[in-house]
Amino acid sequence: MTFDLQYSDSQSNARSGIFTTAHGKIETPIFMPVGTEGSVKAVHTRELLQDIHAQIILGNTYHLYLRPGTEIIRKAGGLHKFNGFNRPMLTDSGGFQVFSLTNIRKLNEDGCEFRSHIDGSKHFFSPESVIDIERAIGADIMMAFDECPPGTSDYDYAKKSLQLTHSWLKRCFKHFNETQPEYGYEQSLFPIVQGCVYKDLREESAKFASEFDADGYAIGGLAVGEPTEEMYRMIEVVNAILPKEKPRYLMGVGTPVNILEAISLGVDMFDCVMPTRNGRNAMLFTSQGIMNMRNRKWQDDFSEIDVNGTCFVDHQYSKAYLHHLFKAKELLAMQIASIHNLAFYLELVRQARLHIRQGDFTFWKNQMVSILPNRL
RNA sequence: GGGCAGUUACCAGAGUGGCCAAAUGGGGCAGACUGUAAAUCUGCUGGCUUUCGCCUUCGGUGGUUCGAAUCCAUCACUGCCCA
Repeated sequence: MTFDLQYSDSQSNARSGIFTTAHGKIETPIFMPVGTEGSVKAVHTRELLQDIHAQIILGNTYHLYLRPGTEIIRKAGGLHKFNGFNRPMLTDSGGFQVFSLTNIRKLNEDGCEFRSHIDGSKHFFSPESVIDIERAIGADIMMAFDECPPGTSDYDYAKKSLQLTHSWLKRCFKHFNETQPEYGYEQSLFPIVQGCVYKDLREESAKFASEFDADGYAIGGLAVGEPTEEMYRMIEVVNAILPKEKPRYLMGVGTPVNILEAISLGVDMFDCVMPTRNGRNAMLFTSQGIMNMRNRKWQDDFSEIDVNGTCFVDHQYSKAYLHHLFKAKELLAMQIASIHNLAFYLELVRQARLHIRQGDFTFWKNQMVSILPNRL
């Protein structure tokens, strides 16, 4: 896989390029909708492609391993064939679940023993087994198995955790290099930089990750409880070290403002559950601010959902109608909100690419950040 | 005409002498959500007040009692059964 870096902003570290995978090209900066269980919740593939203009989506190793299980995905011929999304895909390793399912797992040097959140059964993930599963899923981009410590971790824990992540990273690459893709097309493995909010740990981790000749590098362990300013500081620290000519993926981030600021700091790829989860919970991201569609004030507002929206749902439906659908718990509400939010995110990064190419990214970004409410 | 059961906050529905402004659901109002254990979770939901507290409320009226949603009488209404 190749990354063709085409434009750089003169007033910031923002850049724009094209990442080429076996399933097609990805224009960066890009936002990747999250499809944990092999499905972007409430959204059809056709909508992903035609309405949202998704270029790549995520799947999750932990979730797909538990259900439907590796063998079913193998029988299907990989996740692309299974879910019908014939575009680039990326699988998270399950490292985040090691963090979010903290009460049902045990960590040791070898790997992570955990209980299924579905039926309580015991399982074990090692760097090697995770690579095997990601091979079976067949994502274009595989993520290394890491530990994602909470943003509030103290230095000692962060340091210890980082050693574990680095040791696992080495084993991930070793096993990756010793195994072949199962479906005949090339897969990439991205290392994940950790180190919490500690500059020296982040630097150490970025250097360690850079030692591996990877197609791209990820920054993990951010937006997990630490102050936003700390997050930006860590991105800056890490990006100063990561290879310039490879894409950088900021995992799990974030709000529209987070994304714009991180692009400005040189990040190329993003994923976040916010547009879909918050959408399902009635929150819309729009150029006019955030709207909680359950709020009474929308009940008789018959204007279109987002007058500046780029997606057909924005003009097809009124705010009052969407309000009604949410109050009535109609499934269509979640579909409309998810499609809208994802389209908003994808349009945001499309604009970012455009302005990077035009050379006025920083001006545009600052303007957007001042328009968007702080919470965005 | 007779018998029985019932009437509680926006709705349903607990509560049958003080710990009751009154359980629990639902509804309503708001908030949260950052590599998805999330179509989830949290708070509020009689009035006034920052808190303490005060006031009004369990079908109506009148009683009993230190004290009543709770006991008694009576009226009204609802449901079921017998004629």
